[in-house]
Amino acid sequence: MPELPEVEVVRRGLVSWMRGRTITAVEVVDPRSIRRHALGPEDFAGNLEGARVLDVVRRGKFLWMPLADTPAPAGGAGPVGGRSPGGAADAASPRAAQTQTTVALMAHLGMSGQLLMQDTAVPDEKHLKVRLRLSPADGMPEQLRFVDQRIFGGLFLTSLLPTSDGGPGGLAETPLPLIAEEASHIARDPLDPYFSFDDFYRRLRARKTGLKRALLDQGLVSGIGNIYADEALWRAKLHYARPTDTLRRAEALRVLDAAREVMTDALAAGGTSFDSLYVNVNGASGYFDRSLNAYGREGQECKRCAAAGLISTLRRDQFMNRSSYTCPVCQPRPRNGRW
DNA sequence: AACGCGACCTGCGAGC
DNA sequence: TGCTCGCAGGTCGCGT
Repeated sequence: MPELPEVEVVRRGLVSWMRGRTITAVEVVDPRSIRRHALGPEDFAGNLEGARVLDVVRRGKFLWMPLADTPAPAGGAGPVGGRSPGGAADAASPRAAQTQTTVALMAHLGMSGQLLMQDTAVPDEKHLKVRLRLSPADGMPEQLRFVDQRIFGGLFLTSLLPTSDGGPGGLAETPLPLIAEEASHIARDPLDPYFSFDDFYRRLRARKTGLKRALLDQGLVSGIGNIYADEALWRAKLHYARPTDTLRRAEALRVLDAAREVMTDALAAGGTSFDSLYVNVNGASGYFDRSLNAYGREGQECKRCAAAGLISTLRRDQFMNRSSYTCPVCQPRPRNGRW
């Protein structure tokens, strides 16, 4: 169940296997996994077959593959809008399509999605939802499979738009100033070189809300989910309900740096996993769960307090219809706006 | 603008 | 054994 580090692990895995490959056939096993593709499974498959994958791009938890040589690419409409009136603009030079891309295959893993590179001989996974067959390549798996137990994730085709700030749309091997339409409302993440702390802090201060709610708001800063929000708050010794309009610059920097650190550490460990639900692109699990200090540790000692000779046990609160874990000693709850 | 809630889904473990 | 309940890492859209 992926947050930014898990999705980045998947992106890196996909890059080496998918770049330059052509999608030769598409099998939508469960149409619910492409429900965000409004025009349905046939349109989805028809527009993917024959397309070539140029790159794998990530912003926050959204992942997309810009495509070339799509059957009905140009015209600005892309396959999603279904408005393509022929795309005559570049019809005269098919080669141009190799460097120009207006369409991307979008993926969001939701809570339980996986993108697996598999050989044809590997039996179908229990929750296989979509299968892409790929052009043969030396020693490379022949299929990309989307597997998803809970079906909160999905695949769909989308248009690529110019970014609003002119920077790259996301982390990529060959960054382009283009962003997938459905990810254009998503802020840059703390690992993005174009992330601006000053902008983040200004917008954070302008909000009338609690700190964790802000950290989870993908429009303010992306990539942070429930696990890493709790871990970042613990590292920064801040409470989830701390009003954002009282945060000093140093405190905001502390929690942002903490988020960056914890996600960088998780990335190095190959992503967090509690069970086999999350696996990387080759099917191996991450090991970062062993390093969690707050998330899931209700009733256990606070390691930092213990190291200081204090006794404190972490508590779990219901917040935003989910669990939040805090140390009552080193992350005291703010009192009436003050703290 | 902010927030709370339901919807979207399956499956697991705990408790009875 | 089998039932219900609560819980799970995310996002979207609605009503207030």
